Amino acid sequence: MKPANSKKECPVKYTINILSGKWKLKTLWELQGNECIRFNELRRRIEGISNVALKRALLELEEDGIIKRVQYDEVPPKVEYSLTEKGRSLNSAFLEMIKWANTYDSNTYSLEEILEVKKFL
Amino acid sequence: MKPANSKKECPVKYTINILSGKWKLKTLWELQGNECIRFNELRRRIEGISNVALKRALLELEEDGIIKRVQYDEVPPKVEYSLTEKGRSLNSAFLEMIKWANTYDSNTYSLEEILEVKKFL
DNA sequence: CAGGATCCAGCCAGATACTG
DNA sequence: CAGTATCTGGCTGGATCCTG
Repeated sequence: MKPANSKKECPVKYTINILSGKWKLKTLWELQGNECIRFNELRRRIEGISNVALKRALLELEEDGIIKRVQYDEVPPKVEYSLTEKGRSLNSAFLEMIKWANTYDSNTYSLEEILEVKKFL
Repeated sequence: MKPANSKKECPVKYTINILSGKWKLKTLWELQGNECIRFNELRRRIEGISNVALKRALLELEEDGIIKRVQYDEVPPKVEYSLTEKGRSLNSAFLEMIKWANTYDSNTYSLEEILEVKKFL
């Protein structure tokens, strides 16, 4: 899931590498709708994820510059995650992927659902 | 790499699932430029791939309806692989991914390289 | 030529327990 | 609250040998 340092083999790979991984997209998806969000809140929203898995996903996304982590030195600890400009700029790619999926995926999405998604894009 | 049967969690996931895997994109990439291509020819073009790995990639892409496998009953055996309409229609999504990667990837692609790629899209 | 059959290593991801 | 540390099983992907 790490190596976004693809060696010019195929430019699409850079994008795929960053987005591949069990929880990456779900995490990104939750961040799309919100300005910023705290660790446990994110954890609650992503059904079935463990703290370890969430931390791993967030760390990799942060290393790839997709999300931003802001830590407040308070007790109890407080950390907020949000999308970077780079993260937000994935939108046009997302839209194309959604359109493609919507054409071919057997369990398709209703028009309302697509529009619901687009709201955040 | 299999489950393209994402459960409406996130429509982007359907696309990512299909394209994820060590050799999927490279294989797809080779198929983009050619009408159809035989197994060993493909194997020769994709540096470092084994017959097992190639077969796996091709099988999964075929199961997902991205490529078409045509077997001629001859001796010696002859099998040709090509993109389906579904496979070709991934192009617009590819283009967006390339544009995004080109903006942010540190080892960027020259304009000529992008155009070279676009030729096939 | 185009794979099939095995076997095997590594790492990916989950579960659990613990902490500043 | 927001993690870290550790153990573990399973699956992905590779190597090798074999065949219609």
